Amino acid sequence: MSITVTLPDGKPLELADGATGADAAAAIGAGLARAALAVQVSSGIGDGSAGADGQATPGELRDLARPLPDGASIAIVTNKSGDAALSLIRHDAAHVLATAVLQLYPGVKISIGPSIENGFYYDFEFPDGVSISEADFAAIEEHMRAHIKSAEPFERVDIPVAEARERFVAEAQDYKVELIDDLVAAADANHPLDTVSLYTNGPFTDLCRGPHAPSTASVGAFKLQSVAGAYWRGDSTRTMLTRIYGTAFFSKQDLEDYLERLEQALARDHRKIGRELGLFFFSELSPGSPFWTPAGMVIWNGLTELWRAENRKRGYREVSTPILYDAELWKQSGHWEKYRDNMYFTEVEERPMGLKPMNCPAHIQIYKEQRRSYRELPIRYSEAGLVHRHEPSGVLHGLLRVRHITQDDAHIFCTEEQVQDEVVQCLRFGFSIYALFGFQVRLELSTRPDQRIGSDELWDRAEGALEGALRAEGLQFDINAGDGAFYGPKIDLHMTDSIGRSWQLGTVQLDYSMPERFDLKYTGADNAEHRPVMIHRALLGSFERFIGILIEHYAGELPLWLAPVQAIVLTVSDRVRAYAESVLAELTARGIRAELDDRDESIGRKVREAELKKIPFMLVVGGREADEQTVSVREHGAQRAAQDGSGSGQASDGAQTLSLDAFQALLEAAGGRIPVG
RNA sequence: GCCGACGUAGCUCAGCUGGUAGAGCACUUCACUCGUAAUGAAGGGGUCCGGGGUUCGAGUCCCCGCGUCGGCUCCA
Repeated sequence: MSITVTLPDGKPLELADGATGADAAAAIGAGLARAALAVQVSSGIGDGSAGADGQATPGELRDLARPLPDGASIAIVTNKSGDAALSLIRHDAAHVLATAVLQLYPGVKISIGPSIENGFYYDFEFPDGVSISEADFAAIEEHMRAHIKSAEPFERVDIPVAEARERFVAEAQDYKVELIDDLVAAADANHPLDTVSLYTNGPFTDLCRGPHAPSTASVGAFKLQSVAGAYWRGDSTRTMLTRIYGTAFFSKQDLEDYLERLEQALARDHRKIGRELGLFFFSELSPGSPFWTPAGMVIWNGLTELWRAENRKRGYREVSTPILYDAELWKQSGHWEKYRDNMYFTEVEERPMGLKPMNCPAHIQIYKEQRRSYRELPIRYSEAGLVHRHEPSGVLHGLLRVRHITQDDAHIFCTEEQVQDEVVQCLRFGFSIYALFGFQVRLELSTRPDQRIGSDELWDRAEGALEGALRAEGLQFDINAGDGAFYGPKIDLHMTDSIGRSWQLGTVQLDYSMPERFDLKYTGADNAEHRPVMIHRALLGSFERFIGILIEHYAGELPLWLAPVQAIVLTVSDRVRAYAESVLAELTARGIRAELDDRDESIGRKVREAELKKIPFMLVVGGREADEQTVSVREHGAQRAAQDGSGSGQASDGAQTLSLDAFQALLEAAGGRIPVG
């Protein structure tokens, strides 16, 4: 008896019946056999063991020690196999972590420990009175290293469910028992659960679907990174477990490279850059609400100008509305019912009032101020609307998660027939803005949540309209079921920041409910009253968050048109101070944001400080420039210049001598003006 | 909100097992008058997050609160 499998190059390989992945690797070559970690089985008949549902799914990773199904296509996975291989050893590392923790902290309860993007974690419940911190990592890592060094094989056994359950009950591993019970509950007649798989390495046995590398030795280099609380099964009503995060790589070099990248990402952190460049800061006196400095306001105003011009171009009309309202308004809108916990309330002369967390009810007031005809629609109102939301203290994060939020908000009131067109226009509008900054955007369609207002028929129509708009544009999108706003479904526009976190920028939300709640109407061509549809739309999301994202995206080196200071005049000595002042005045008169550094410091120091402040242009003026009425222009990021002393047109490497006219032309060619077209 | 860590000069941080607070940068002044990433010297500057407690004595130990950071939940 023999079986035949197909190798990645299409060649068949004949093996003895019952041959394993390891046998296949050995048949191909001794080197491959040594390097093999697992085997990818692409099709064929399952081996009947638990966990698999009869058929191997395409690309399923399996232990080397398991028999191969006849007729399968296989690929031996080694440390050259990329992400799949990395994720395999990170899962191995999670088991090694649990092994060490169980040894060091008897009585600990284990739960789950998967590999994740960039690493792995394991969640534990430590015995009462025991808590661990990063200070304990050294001891844990030392134990982990010992287990890796002794190359403990990962041994799989498939045992009857009842036997496994008994085992974990005996060990008081409650979470494992719960997992088994849930697996049983999820099984049905078509997919009965007879056995579960356990993996053992050294002293540690875990309920685990696998696969694993042949032994712990495959974990080449690892590091524990942080400890955090995490709810069991992500449910905030259940126990808070202790999660230990770590990462693992095949080589020490890879690990070091990764840690180096993490550090570089930290250098882009908008909170750090914001402080260093003096753009904004936070105070304990108003948590979650940024204070903007004059420099930061240049960025803010630049964006606002762009936003205003682009909105006007697209038929939006700007409005401005109050921030404090009678609580009755929030009852009518549904915010009181669904969103109260996130709102700020106060009393004004015994009258309950609330700060707006959204602008929609305010814009509705403007709509309602007059009778509306179908001829007016669509009506598009925009507002840089200041809203306040009580974000829980634990989620505040610099500018990216604040309580004081200035949305680039807009509401479109239109007929049902106009909805799709309007949504499409909103999306295109968003893409054109993002294109200015080179953002990669991901779209998400969020559908009806549990907590919602409005009938199912309304939701059907609204969800259908949004999906229709996405399909009409041929756009790719993910569906995020149940994540819509309480009044309607939405299309969210997300981007990923420099350290891999995903942030929502814009949102386009469809709303049939508010118009009903507020009894909005328009008179149709038939002279009858009709209900308009509302579209809520933000593209930057909020000015706060967007600026935070921009800072990280550009690592503080903002596009020239947003740079708080575009050029700084640096004096070589105080003998040219008068000339430098005239240069500054002339630059300012030309609408260039310029500053002057005429301190009694060396030119080297002034250049260094201007470089650290990431000022795009440094204009050095000394005796030569004063005589010739020029400036020596050095661009930010220029190579460290060598002395030259030639005194010719090129003052030194990386700098060129220009008239102010020529400098202005250079600056404008480099994008010094707001890109409104 | 939940778990954990952290909170010392404007910034970055040191301060051992409790004995009355320190460095670098920044700031001020003086000298230097300088050519593209740090000139030198001197000086000023601290409710050690806030409030309780233990102690002869608390930046240091304990409790409570606030804030920040990393996660979890949440982000309507």
